[in-house]
Amino acid sequence: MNAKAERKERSHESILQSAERLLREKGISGAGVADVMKGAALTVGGFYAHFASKDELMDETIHRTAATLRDRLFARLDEKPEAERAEAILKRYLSADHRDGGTPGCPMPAVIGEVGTTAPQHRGMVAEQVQSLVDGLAQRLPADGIVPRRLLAIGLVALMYGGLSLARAVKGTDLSDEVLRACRALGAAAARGGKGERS
Amino acid sequence: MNAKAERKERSHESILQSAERLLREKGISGAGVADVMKGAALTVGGFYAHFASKDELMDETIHRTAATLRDRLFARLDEKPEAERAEAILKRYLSADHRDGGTPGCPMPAVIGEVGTTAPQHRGMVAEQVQSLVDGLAQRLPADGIVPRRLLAIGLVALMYGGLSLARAVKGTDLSDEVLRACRALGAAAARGGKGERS
DNA sequence: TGTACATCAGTGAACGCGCGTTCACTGATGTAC
DNA sequence: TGTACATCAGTGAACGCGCGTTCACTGATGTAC
Repeated sequence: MNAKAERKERSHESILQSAERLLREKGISGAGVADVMKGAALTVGGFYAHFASKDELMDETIHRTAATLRDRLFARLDEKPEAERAEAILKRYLSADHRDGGTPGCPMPAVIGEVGTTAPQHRGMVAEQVQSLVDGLAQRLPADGIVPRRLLAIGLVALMYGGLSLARAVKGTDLSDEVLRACRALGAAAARGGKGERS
Repeated sequence: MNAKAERKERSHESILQSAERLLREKGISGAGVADVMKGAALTVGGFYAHFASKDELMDETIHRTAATLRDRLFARLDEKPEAERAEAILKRYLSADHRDGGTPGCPMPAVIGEVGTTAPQHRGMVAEQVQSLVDGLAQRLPADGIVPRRLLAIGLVALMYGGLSLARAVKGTDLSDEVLRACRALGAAAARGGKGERS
């Protein structure tokens, strides 16, 4: 039970990676089981040897992509002075590259709308991952801002999700780049609380 | 050609109202043609006497709900001093009532995710309505803030969409109310640019 | 004013399609002796 | 070491369901004379 199990594990990993990409690009309803399997170079029927249902796959995928995104966002952030961290996070998250799907990115912009409307079964996982991001962010922000650090963290997360969602929704128009810039500026201004210049 | 046309016009209006409610609550994919017609006390087949396709209905519905929302947001706003307007808008938009669907609300939180992923055919209408909200907001904000008023307007819009989307996604958890509060605080802090207190 | 015909909003069943899921089957890998 | 059997990941077709759309039909309203 070696080569066989290894092969299965590799398939499992391929399926998850394919699901991550599709989830980020097309959301929950857009990531069909057959498409996911095709992206893993497999066929539909084999799916249920790996997951009990599409919902289970989606929960696991949300979990993984959210965790990866946190790692990327927080990487080497402690090296920066506290006062600059909010701006650094905003810059990483609200980039044209992230909007365009260039880097392994955040699942939430493609997911929160559906979870609020047609896919409430993923609410628990989404809430958990958002909490985790908020907690990690709050503990890295300065405690002496005008807005309490936890509220600031939550607000920044909402701003990042909203900014990226909106930038993607109007992608291709001039407004799209402006949205990214505007959200970075607004978030930075709030974090800084008027203690600096820059537009 | 009187009673007949009037009756049709009333049906048309019923369909649109039903579509508005469903669109806000369930998004584009969640607002099925049969459901919309049922909500208007009609049956499926009659739909195509009023609209050429579901896409056409959705575009029209996005247009109408967005316009109504603008009117509500901007109502009596000119009576307030410029410096307080951003906070007033945030308070109106980021309310528990709006989150819970109590008032005729904004279609965007339920729509922008889908438009960025599976429903790009509505991108034009969404971009147009967002532009319109941004323009209306920008012209009501003070010109002398730290963040230029147009960027501030765009950022506030993204923050409102993100905040409401997120609050709905995690509805039922403690986080949901916190999200609303945090976004109001963050938006107000950015608009004010540190020229006041309050958390 | 009354009668025959035309129009067309609305009905309800049917169609085609995509999707999640199931299922009989295959064939490579692993185990028993 | 070799042979017979067991396991099970993966295949590909089929199933059931929901959805947007179509279509033959109905019946109330409107028009023509």
